[in-house]
Parts: sequence; structure tokens; C-alpha cells
Amino acid sequence: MSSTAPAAAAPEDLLRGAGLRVTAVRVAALHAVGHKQHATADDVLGSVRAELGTVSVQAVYDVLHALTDARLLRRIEPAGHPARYERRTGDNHHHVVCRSCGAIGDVDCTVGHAPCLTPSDDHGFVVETAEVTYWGLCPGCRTSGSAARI
Amino acid sequence: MSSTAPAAAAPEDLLRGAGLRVTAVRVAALHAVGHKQHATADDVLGSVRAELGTVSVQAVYDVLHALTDARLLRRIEPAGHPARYERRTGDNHHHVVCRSCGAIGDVDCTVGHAPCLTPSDDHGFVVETAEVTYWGLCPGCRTSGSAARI
DNA sequence: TGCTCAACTGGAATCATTCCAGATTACGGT
DNA sequence: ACCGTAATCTGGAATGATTCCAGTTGAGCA
Repeated sequence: MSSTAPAAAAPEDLLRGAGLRVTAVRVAALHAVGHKQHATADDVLGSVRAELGTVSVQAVYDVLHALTDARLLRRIEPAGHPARYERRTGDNHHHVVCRSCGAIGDVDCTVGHAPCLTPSDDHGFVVETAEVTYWGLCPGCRTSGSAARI
Repeated sequence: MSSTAPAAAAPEDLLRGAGLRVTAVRVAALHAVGHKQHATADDVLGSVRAELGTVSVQAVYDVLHALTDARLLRRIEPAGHPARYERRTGDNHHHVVCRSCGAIGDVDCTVGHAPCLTPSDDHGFVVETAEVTYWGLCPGCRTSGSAARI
């Protein structure tokens, strides 16, 4: 068993590796986000239920929190849209969000090592992370012209 | 840069200049945000009521939207915190948000003309704006050390 | 000095997410 | 293998920010 590739790592191993209990809901949730990058809690709930049958809303939110805390998932919260989750690559990438439909795309930091990610005046804050979000229109919404609110 | 004045411009003129009707609630709302930068809708509601007496929740949300659309205010929506409004200066500055209490500080873009504000791969999106948010702890929460008291 | 449409009122509704209290279950001992 | 005990999960109710709706009021043009 030289199952190396972290990308292909089995959910069970990821969980154990993070010191978390291996439960059906957690495994299913990891599968769900693996299949649909940038899934909402609701998407995950759907997938998990499709896979396991009855699962409470709470269980999914709990799991998503646990996985996020354990760094197995990363949560993105675009203003005006429900939170989304992605399997984190560890790299610090950013996101393009469609102002119209909320679609999200990954964006690598243009400049390798974030230049403007160190505030000029931090007001005494201890800055831990910087987050960049690009707002615009996705190909689909651009083509279908209208529909965009405002 | 040379166009300073706006800070001192009377709310009435700002409204008229933007082609908006001059109403008590709007004027009071502009005052409110002027006095307390980064005010929440609730803060504004409070100030406006203190100034005018009875005012509906709806009126304030309507006004904040109208003013935001007219570019007299800028809305900031830090993940996990209610939206906040600031009197926009036209410059594209960013924000430091306290992970613990939600306090917000303004941060000028370190590099004048946003370098990493052009995504390397835009996935076909038409990017309109880029938004940078720094997350950390404000001086107060840092000192009081423990228990993030929301 | 009226008229008209944008603004406002008040109350109910929505949506994502969280709180609660009790039932279930993974997994480190013995 | 078997138990005990947190850690999890269930189901339902609650929260909080914001929006929808239908009717009333008032700013600003004629």
C-alpha cells in the first residue's frame, strides 16, 4: 500500500491523520466537496443524504466546522452568498466570484508571494491572513446578458 | 486627491448632486455614517432614530441601498459579521477586520496601484473589482487576551 | 397649490446558521 | 471481545440580518 498522492488520499486517512473520528457523515462530506469544489452547506447536505439516507442538517454543519477547523476544508464566504467549502490545497489562492449567479473560480496569486498582502498601516492589529476576492461576471452570466440584478 | 472637500460637503448637497431626493432619513443616515465610520445598519438605525424619532427598519435599509447604489456610501460585508457602511473616499482602500470583535480599520493599498489585483487566470470572468481583507486581532482583543467575546 | 411617483411604515417572511437536550456511536482501555 | 465515555448525530425550535408586501406619506416638478 504505497498510497502516496495526497490528492488521492482516502477520506478515512485524512480524518485519522487530522486526529478526527472517522464517521460516515464526515467521509461522505469529504467526498461531496471533493466532487463538487466550492460546494455550499446545502450542496453537501444533499450529497451526503444521497449517499447515506437520513442525515440531520446539524450533523452537516458540525462536520463542516470540524473539517474546517482541522484544515481539511477551507471555507469561503462571499458577501451576499451562503458559505462555500473547498478541499484546501494549502496554497494561498484566491477567488473570482460572479456578481450575478455566485459562481466561484480559483485564482492563484499573480505574484507568487503576495505583495500587497502586508498592510501599510495595520492600526495596531495583528494581521494573520489576507484574503483577496475578485468580483465580476462569469462567462455564462456575461453571455446571457441581463438577469444580473441591479 | 485634490478633490478634498467631500468630507465637509453637506449631506443635502451630496444627495442632490447624486440626483437623489433629499429626505430626513437620508440626511440623518449620512450624518450617522459620517460620525461613526464603518457603522452597521443597526448603528445607523439607532442614530437616525435618535435624531428623528420613529423610523422604520425598512426605511434605513432602503436608504443604505440607495446611498450605496449612488456611490455615496460603500458597503463592506466581512464574513460572519453584519454589513457595515462607510463614506467612500473614491480611493480603493481595503480593510483589517478583527476576528474577535469585528472591529474594522482602513488600510491603504500598500502599492498604490494594486498589483495582485489582476488575476492570473480569470476563468473567463469579466473582473470588475478586487477586494482585499486582512484578518487578525485588534489591539483591544489582543490585550484582553482570552475569550473572544464576540 | 396640486399631482405623482419615489420614500416610508409596520408587520410578516426568508434564509443560512446556531442552540438545545436527548439518543447514538467510535474507539482507547481492561 | 466488551465497556465506558466523550464526541457525534437527531430533530425541532430559535436567532439575526435582511427582504418582501401592500398601503400611506411627502418631496419636488408643473
